[in-house]
Amino acid sequence: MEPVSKKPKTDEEEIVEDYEVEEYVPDNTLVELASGLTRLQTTADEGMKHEDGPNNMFNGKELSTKYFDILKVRRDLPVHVQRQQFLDTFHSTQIMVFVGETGSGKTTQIPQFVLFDDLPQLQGKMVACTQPRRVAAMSVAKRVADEMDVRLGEEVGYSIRFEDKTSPKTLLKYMTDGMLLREAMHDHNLSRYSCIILDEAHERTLATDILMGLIKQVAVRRPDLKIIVMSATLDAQKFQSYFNDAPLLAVPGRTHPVEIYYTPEFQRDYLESALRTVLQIHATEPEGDILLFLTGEEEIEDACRKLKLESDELTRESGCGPLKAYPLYGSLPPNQQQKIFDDAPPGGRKVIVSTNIAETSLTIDGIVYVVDTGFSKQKVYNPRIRVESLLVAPISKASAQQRAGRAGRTRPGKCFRLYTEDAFKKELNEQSYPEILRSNLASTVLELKKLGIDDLVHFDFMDPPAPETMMRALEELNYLTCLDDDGNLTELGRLASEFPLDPMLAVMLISSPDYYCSNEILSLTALLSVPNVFVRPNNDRKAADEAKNSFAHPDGDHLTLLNVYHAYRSDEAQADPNEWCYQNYLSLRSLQSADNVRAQLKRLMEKNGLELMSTPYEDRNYYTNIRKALTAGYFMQVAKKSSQGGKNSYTTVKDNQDVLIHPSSVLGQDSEWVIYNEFVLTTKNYIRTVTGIRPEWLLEIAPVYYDLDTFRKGDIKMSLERVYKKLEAKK
DNA sequence: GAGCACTGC
Repeated sequence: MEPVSKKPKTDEEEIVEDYEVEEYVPDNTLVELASGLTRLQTTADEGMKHEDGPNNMFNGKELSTKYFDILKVRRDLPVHVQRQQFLDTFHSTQIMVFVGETGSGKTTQIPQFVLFDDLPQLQGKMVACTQPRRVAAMSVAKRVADEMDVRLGEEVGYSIRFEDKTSPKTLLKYMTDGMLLREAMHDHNLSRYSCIILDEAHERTLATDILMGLIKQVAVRRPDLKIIVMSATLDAQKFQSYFNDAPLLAVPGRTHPVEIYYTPEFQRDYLESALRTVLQIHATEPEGDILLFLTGEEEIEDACRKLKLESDELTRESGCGPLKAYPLYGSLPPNQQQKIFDDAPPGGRKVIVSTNIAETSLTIDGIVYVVDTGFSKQKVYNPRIRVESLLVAPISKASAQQRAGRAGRTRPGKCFRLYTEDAFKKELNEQSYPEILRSNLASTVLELKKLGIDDLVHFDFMDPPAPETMMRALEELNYLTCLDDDGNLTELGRLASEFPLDPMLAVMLISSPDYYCSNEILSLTALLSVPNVFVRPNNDRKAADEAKNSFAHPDGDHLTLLNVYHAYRSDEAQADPNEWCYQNYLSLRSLQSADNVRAQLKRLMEKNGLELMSTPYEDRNYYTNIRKALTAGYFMQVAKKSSQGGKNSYTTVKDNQDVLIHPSSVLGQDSEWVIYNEFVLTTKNYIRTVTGIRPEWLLEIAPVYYDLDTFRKGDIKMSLERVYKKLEAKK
């Protein structure tokens, strides 16, 4: 392997390198095929004529029969009618907003309309179309490759976190919004693209929001760049005015009407009301499946049990057909998720009891009735105590509309809202709060800095986050020395931004070679970036806990996780990972995804000249070194045992919150000082994934943060003072 | 002695 330079290129060097305009020499055949077309001045008729063949304008090959079959269907889509109108608007402006309802064909057709007009094959450029989710990017790319009669990965490709299915031939690239953001960090002008289409912008993911702010700036620097912001809702005005009154084009969708029913009065117990409604639909409405929206796993499993009992009784008593209930939520194993697509029992129907996952991520055909409780779990961030938590909260009008729409995909349907019409009109927000207003922004701020945005205070966010949230993020990054005191990116910060990780995790990983344990920290970082690896089935808790205890390390949960990973990588486990995970109450899915993440992080470490090494296992410092490296990233998340309260009572350092160690922790011995991976606010204040550390490490590793003058008088300050004195005496 | 809505790099 080639030696890698430790010093990364500066931003300036990278931009210059990527923005150098080379003379592009297009393929002769392709030039001929596009003859007669003037770039960015074509008409719908010209585009259609070239679409009609006989040769494919983008690869020169003869078009297939299958292509023409699909073309017929495409020309029947609602967007097709407005192709000329689209081109007129596209030509008239640099940035446009496009509103296409579900079923309009916007995600598949608009990028193709652009290709026939923008002719990127003659420019050596690409058209990008972003999606919030990986599956969408993949499946749409596949569909469009078929429509264009090209091989997926050639002229049409996709790019997502663990897979880049593109080639030098690629002209149209579907990608996740996060992926485009990553690219922008190395190419601030997005110079590989002639047109960028932000699809599903109304979902307002963190990445979409940052991209919108960035693209608004890039548009000024690159007058040649075309931008289309696509959204599904009628919330388009906000996008228009944000993009300097960009012109708007709206295309109707193709869905079936859905009748909305409200309850006459407020429902005190939405769960009870939901079950009653489902059973009533089953007893009285014509055939068609039901989709019920609830908030979380436990509630859903509980509802499914109750529905089974009650519907069996209904079948016995009144002779209506069977009702089969299927739970649906994200952490459900894939084979069980798949079951929702099973046919309804003969003579009966199925009801799918789901979280928000069925609102956007998963589409189920055959749903005719939707029961909407009006609630979902939502992430909220409290910058004062720096805690993200999940709360059950009322949904927005936009969400309610989206849920109702799920009933009208195959034929006319009905939606039963378990709240009053008055509540809908007066109490629900128009839109859900965008993610950027509900998150810890440490990662985001680091990304923005890396994107070359120095003045964050004046950065033009569509919805600016609370100043306190920004301050917290800047402060955290400063303590991590990712930003200097003037808020500029440091060498460490530049390196940290290369990793798709929270800054604390990134710093821990980057520091790990200093503690001779980068291999182990690499594994641990991956494990901390995936969903919980421990499985604890409700009816099997005792056995699951015993299995977990067999991996336990007395110094805490991080080392326990590492034990799990090492056992999982052993020959014994790899012989039959499925069975091994089942026997040990571990999630194979999580462990496999940790493997993927680990491989990606390893590549990034090698690319950035970070050495991979281990302390020999026999060395008595093997575990100590790992715990020190943990401290290097997590010195801001430390708690000390309280003098009062139970054995699990701790107080967080600096902000003096009373917390309990989460009952899932294996931390055996009484550790006076612990670092924790997360603070969870549920019935009580818990710290979860906890490891014991030595207080002197804190003073050595993070002297600025542990400047005792900044500490409040009390037990913690006194203890640290004693530790300081001891350290001084040793010197 | 508890609980993980959903995405994404």
